[in-house]
Amino acid sequence: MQKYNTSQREILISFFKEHADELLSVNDIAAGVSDKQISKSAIYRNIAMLSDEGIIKHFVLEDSRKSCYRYISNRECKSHFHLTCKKCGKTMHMPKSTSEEIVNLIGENSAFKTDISQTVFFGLCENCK
Amino acid sequence: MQKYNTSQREILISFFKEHADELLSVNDIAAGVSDKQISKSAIYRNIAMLSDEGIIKHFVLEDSRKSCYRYISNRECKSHFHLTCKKCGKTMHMPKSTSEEIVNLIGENSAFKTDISQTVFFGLCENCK
DNA sequence: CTAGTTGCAAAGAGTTTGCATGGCG
DNA sequence: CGCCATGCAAACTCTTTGCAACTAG
Repeated sequence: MQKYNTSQREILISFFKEHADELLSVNDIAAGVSDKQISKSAIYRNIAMLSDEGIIKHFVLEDSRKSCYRYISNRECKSHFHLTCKKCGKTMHMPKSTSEEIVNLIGENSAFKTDISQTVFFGLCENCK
Repeated sequence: MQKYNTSQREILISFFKEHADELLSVNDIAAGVSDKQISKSAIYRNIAMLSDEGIIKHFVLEDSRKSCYRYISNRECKSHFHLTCKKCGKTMHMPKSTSEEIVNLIGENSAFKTDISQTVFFGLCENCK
């Protein structure tokens, strides 16, 4: 957990904010901030902290084994599902009502308790399909 | 894609069949067949082939960066969602009708085209919750 | 036979860590 | 000032690859 507010931390937070709803790999991030003063280990360490704090969310796509991260714009993101486009990597937010409907539907048909924040729908977005 | 039916390939297929519905890491697999005659590179190469053939499915859990694999018992697995328990790793199969209902629900509310076979619900199973 | 597969060891990619230096509060 | 964070390089883990030997068909 973070104690100090370093310039490296701020560089990363702004970068994530500028790329909200995009899945960013560590390389994407490193490339995006390459003109700034920040080492790769600082990137890794800050990302881990931001992830612990719930400011960004960690992901691993099935095809690459690389870690990716997405900025969590608001804390309500825990009450709705996310839809991520396999092609362009953009993430959309499913309406809360639809999300709840899906959770209930699953609950009715099995004893499985779905974790909304851990589940991501993959598919194709309007532009890519 | 496979051409020959080697003993190493058969060792792996039986191991996957014995552990259907479990998420197996490469280490799990290597440990499970350590008494058999098979090298780690053969495991990796066969797994890649089995995955291409659709006999097993590749996964990466969010927390570890490790690849995991699950045996696909029947080819119908493309028309229903899977529910994976975050705790014990077991996978359940959602009824096809429920799966379709969910896909439709999403389609009604957005232009997103969900890919059933790429999407996995994470949560807690009856025993673990 | 002969092309695909294996085992080994070496190479790669991504990530983590130890340690001295530097900076926030 | 004291502790936390940084940068660098080395270490680690998981996975892939080159190559000679082996084997299924």
